[in-house]
Amino acid sequence: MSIQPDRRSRKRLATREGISDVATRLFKERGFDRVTVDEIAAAADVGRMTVFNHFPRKEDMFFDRDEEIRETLRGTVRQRDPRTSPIEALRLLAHRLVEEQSPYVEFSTASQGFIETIEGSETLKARARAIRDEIAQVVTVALTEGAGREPADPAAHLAANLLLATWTVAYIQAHQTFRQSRDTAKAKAAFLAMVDKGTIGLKAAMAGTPYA
Amino acid sequence: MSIQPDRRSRKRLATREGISDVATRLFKERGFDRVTVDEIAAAADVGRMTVFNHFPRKEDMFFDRDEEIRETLRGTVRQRDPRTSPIEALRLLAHRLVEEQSPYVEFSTASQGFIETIEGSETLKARARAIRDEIAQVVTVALTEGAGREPADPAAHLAANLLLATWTVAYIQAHQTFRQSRDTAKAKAAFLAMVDKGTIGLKAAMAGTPYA
DNA sequence: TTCCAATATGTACTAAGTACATAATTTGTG
DNA sequence: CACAAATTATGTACTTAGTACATATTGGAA
Repeated sequence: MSIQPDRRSRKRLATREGISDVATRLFKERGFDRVTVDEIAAAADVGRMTVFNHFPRKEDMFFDRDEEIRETLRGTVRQRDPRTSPIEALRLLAHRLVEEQSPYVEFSTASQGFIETIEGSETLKARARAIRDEIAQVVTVALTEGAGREPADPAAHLAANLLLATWTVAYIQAHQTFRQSRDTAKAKAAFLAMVDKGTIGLKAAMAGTPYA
Repeated sequence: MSIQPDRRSRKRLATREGISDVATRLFKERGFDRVTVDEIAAAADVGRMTVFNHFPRKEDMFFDRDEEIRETLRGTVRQRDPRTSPIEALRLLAHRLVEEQSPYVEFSTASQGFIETIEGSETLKARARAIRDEIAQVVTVALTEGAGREPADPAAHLAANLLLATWTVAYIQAHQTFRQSRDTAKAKAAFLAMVDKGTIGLKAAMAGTPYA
């Protein structure tokens, strides 16, 4: 029979990526709210229901990568050097991501399109905020389970949200810097400077907890 | 020509409040997503288009108070004792609101319904997050204009978002505390303790700026 | 082949929100 | 008071996202 036993999943993945690729292109070209699901289906040459089969929400075609981010944050907290605090480990992660040219923090012309597409749509902004909250929840759980505390620990909840607030603002400000200077190095420096500033505050707020 | 009629605006306000009252009641009873705009219009005895005339979004009938909050925060930063830093003034505001039994931070059985209605609906949660971001923007502007800086000052942007993150988590955690203990005093103490903790971090992060 | 299960797609519907037109009401002015 | 102008309420028709459910199609195994 077939040499590849999972042709089925490959086809499904191809369909999925075909849809999200064409949708993302259209969103960047014309703005999220000026593209209908019907148009996406036509452009991707699939039925409308196939689109909703793969992506329950229209926004999901655009944000198709957030599971990776969660995994990275979880792994950073879990697999850190035990002599390093979780908060410090996350600060170092930010520096490593920038150094390694991770696509999440590249601040280039390409990523400008991404940010600007989000900024251009209330729906996408809302989804971005929801994802941010979901990530904060992941970080909360990672912090508490490493410290042998309840997942409802208020300090962890606060720490995770302060962290995400810092990273979000740093990310937006770095893009702002890039937009003005067209200088990736400068934008990266701005990003890391703000992450470090936020981390100072976060450590001060978490003094006396296992997170700082 | 009309200068300022009175009956007219009073009637309009009455229509508006009639809609938002009946809508809020229905949302709390049955959940936001299980009430349609048509039902609200019928229950408030107005036409469907009248509802959308007053409230462009369904969520606006529920969140009908956020302008007050903005004004309070703006005023607190603007009209503070010049010897008090903006961040400290906002911390004191939190304490004053609790002391004065402000409905925003009352942590009673009544306010439980409010929180739980929000938690029960993705749409309401999304709107709550959007309002939080709008308020952060207001605080950013208030901070910068008091310090003679550009409204785009990254430090102010960070400060405002850390502040809102702290208050939001403190608010949620205080409600959690109330839910478990049914003890308003305990919930208020939890709220203020976390606001104070966050403020310590915020001041540390803002060291060297005019905001701390 | 033949059957099963995963996948793609069609049909019909609900409900929010928008555009635009019209009716009803309030109010200033002659 | 009557009437014109503006404001407010409402109706009609439409668009679009999203859901429920049925059907068709396709890959893989026996």
